[in-house]
Amino acid sequence: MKEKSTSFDIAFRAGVSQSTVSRALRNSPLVNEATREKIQAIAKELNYKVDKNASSLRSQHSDTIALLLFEDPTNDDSAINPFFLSMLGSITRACSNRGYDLLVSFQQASEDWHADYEDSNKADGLILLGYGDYLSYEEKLLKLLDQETHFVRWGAEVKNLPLISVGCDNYQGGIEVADHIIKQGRKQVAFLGTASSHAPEFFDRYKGYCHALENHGLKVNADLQFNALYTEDAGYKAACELIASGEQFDAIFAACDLIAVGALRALQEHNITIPEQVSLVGFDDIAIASFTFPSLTTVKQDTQLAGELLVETLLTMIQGGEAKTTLIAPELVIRKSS
Amino acid sequence: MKEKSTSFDIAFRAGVSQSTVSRALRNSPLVNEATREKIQAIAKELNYKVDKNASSLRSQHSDTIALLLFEDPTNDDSAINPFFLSMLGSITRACSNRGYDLLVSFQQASEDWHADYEDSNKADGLILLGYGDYLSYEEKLLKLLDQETHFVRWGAEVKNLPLISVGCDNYQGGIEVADHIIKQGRKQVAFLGTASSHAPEFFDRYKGYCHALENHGLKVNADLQFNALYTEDAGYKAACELIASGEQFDAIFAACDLIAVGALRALQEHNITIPEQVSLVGFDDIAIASFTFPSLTTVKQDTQLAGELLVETLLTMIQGGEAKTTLIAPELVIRKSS
DNA sequence: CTGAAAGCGCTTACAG
DNA sequence: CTGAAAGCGCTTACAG
Repeated sequence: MKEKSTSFDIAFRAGVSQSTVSRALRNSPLVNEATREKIQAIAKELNYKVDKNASSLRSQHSDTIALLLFEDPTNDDSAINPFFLSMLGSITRACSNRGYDLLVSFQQASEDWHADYEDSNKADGLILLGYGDYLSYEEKLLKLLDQETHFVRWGAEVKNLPLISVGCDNYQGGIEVADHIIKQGRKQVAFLGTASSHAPEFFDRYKGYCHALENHGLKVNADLQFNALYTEDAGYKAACELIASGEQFDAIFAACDLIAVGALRALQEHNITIPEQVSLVGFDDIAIASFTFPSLTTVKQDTQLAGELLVETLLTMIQGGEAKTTLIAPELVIRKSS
Repeated sequence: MKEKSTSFDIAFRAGVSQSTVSRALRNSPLVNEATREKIQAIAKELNYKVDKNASSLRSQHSDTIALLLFEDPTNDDSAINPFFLSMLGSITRACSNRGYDLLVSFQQASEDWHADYEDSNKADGLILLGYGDYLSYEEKLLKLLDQETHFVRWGAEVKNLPLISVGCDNYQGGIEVADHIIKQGRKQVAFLGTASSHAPEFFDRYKGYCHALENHGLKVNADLQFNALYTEDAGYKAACELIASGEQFDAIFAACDLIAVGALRALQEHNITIPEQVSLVGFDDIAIASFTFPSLTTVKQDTQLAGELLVETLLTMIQGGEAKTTLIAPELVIRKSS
């Protein structure tokens, strides 16, 4: 490597002290304008860049955020849910708009994803992203809280913990799906997705859906709910179970698009026509949803907005401000599958 | 924030010097085993984490890699090509498997994406990712080279520059597509994609395709090549131009899947049946390709392997080893559109 | 507006 | 195997 220049080299060339160089480079108003321009010109000429390690060490903040993307341990290594990939994109953008760097890390749910990014001063705060069974993480979340780590989560609220989150209004999303399906005259709606606190987002969608069914005077048939977590395979299997169960159904609400895509495959293999015999609705609006045949009716979560809010909320916390949990409005996108 | 503990706190509690703590925490063989265990126990109890800024500053390496994802400036903000999102996923995994952190940054092609991650000591090296017009970046690449920055690129080779890259064998991919199409009896093959050094990956695919056509005694009809860059919209427009041109064609080779998806839409709007009237083949094998109707024949690039190779190559360079450019073998995936 | 000095929290020769 | 000391390259009171 070439010899790296330091602020002392610049100070020497400019004939000023190193402190003045440091000030000039950060555009401190304390520095005479001519001096500042001269110093900045020399810095540019020498290709000088402030050493982030030294500056972070001294100032005790890194202007960096860490994104921890955690996944269900049952997921295989190859595929990340496209929904989170899209969130990752919007978070990256939101950070760079604010001059923050983003450290990305994947965590198996089993690992120490509470990690040490902030403890080790690599990041000023954390974003936690993933569909998740927060029940099993409770201990780790408590530890984060205990250490006064700055962090925001994406997802459903966790009861009894004072966590700051940004999430989709899943309950409302469930209502909109059920309303839509019922408006089309369907009466026997199956739900494919784990409906328990182990999948809190799905559970909220389920509760909203149940609420809407009852509002329309329909009874919720618990036999029409089949567990499935996050993946296309899980959706395929759940739909096969549904078909094998012999229960009558004329509509399916899949807890996420990947589940819907798996269900679609199962239905087609059984020569069940969509939407004629069965309406199918998903959740997330991943890119694939526009391309399935028939295209998938689903609930869009605004990932662009979500990324902005996550970053903004976290920065508020880092700066010592009062942050609060936000819910994003879901948006029903009607396509050909319903 | 709570009082953060330092290696001196641990030294004090353990009754040893701070140097010994530092050694024990990094599992130096110089430290007595009992001492080491005692120190590590105390560190754990105090929730102590080594300060990365201090340690990187002192040791002059950060065990961090920066990923610069750059995009064509014509792209709108909302969508990142799913292919790169998938690469991002595999790179993240490959880094974490090797104990490296990953800093992610999006760059507009117009910006200083040669950036200062390594200059500022935030990262030990760079991965450059993006379809790209390397011609216009040549100056920046030269600067990276000049500064002896450690970096690997994803993509096509750049003539006359000693760059280390990992890329797909796009030329071979083009050959396989053409062979496949011709084997099906098609003779008038259109190419949708910019065929110039401004899109080197596409150009290589085009050249392989031309080579194969000629090998089969077919003449390449330059009127059947329509420019298009990276996006579904561009594919849609190019296909519309092709249809409007009045040229006869019975197959389309789209330079990437997003272009193919756009072309598919255009063909369907014109009631052209696939694959009966026209065969359609893409490139990349993004997730969407399995879900279009009909599903898309395409060329798969192994993103898992690509991520591994990119990271491995870069680490070799960082460690002062001899790294070399690698090509990944493309794999034709035949589906229903051809 | 500028400079001299301290110190952020480590790692690593050096000496024993 | 251990400790005392230097120093990585900055930022920031403090003094002028």
